[in-house]
Amino acid sequence: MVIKYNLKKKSNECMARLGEITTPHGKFETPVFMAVGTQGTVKTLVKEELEAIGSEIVLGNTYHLWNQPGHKIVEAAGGLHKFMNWNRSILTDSGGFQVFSLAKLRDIKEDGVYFKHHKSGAPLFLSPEISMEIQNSLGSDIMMAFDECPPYPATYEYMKDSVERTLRWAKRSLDAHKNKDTQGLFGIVQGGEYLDLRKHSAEELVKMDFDGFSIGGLSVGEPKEIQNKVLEFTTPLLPEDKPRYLMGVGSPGAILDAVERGVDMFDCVLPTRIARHGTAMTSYGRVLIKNKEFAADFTTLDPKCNCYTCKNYTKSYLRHLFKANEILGMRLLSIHNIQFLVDLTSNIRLAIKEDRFMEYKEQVYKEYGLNNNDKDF
RNA sequence: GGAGGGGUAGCGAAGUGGCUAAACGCGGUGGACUGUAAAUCCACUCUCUCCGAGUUCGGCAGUUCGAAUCUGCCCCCCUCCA
Repeated sequence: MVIKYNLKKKSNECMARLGEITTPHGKFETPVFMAVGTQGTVKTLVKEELEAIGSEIVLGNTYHLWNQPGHKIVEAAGGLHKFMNWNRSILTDSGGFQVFSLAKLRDIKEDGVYFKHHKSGAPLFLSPEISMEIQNSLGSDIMMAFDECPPYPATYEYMKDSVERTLRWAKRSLDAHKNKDTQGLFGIVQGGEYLDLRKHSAEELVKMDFDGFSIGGLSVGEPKEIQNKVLEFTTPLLPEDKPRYLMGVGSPGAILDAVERGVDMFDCVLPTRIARHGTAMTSYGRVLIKNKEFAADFTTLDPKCNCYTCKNYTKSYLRHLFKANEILGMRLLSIHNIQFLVDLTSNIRLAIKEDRFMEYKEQVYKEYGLNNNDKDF
């Protein structure tokens, strides 16, 4: 296995686990948060900033890099690591999420997915084989099997067909993967809210030779109760000696709930997107920095944070940058928000190590104000 | 002094008899965002006791069933000619 998972400790309070993943580009502890760099860039940040934050692994995206600049260009550049000047680990999503996010622009068939390009309208065809070819060219450390991320809600009948097809695509992905010595491949459990379908999906995937398993099709609009129910049902079906990755999840509450249920890896556009839109995640909840109340607030964004932004700038200045539409505001909040989640997972790991994860979770829930509403879950 | 153009909500700017509390943009205020079609999107932005009602389109006086829109006078701004 190219991707090694070392289970260092199992919580004695819950299903949480402390582990360590080794990829061809490095080693990091789990639970881990991975920032998303869809187009070969974690938007607005340079690698030194990501390194300073402590990001050990970032995402890239098959669909988008395939379209622009083209995977052959990236391959000619020496692979995605060299192309984007990132020497640490990279995980690439397969394009499966675009089956969801670009739903109006595609048609799912057995052989693959027919897209209309989101800008030009040009016809595009993505299949397990093509996704693997692209990801092999990109050279990511962890590749994802090509799947369908189905919507919520979806009927049982729809979900059953989708799960079966995604399982066939998983097999095809595995068969098409050419760089098994240098790149790992994760399978993706689907099934929506239907536990028997989740069980079937997980059991069939586990029979295949994947480096790790992810849980997909969550955070697509379902209530937190369903997300948690699916997670606590699914993780026990996955092998203990391989990493478990909950795709697309990155709000503090959801991360804590998922760690409690045995998840090791997370990725999410939330911290970087809301940063660009003027919202910060802080130890005391979400802060909408554009709000008038911060106009003359010369205190730091989060007194508990040691990120570059919090060490150097005030809320008043950050608000000014956003009101003046200055790009630095987006950068500073992106740095802060990624730091917040990287620190959150770091604190989670320490808490697991010290057998006080549940206590830590309750503390964050309380301070973040998560008990009052579902929004930040 | 003469000729012409213009004064519309915080700003810019449509509208030139009823469907107009008045398009649109900016600004302002609040909100959303979860494997990135996102520096995006949504709501509100004359006043009120906000269901509904009341005052508006430089000012005043008219015409009209009805005026931001037509008429008269006045005030102010811009361009050109003296």
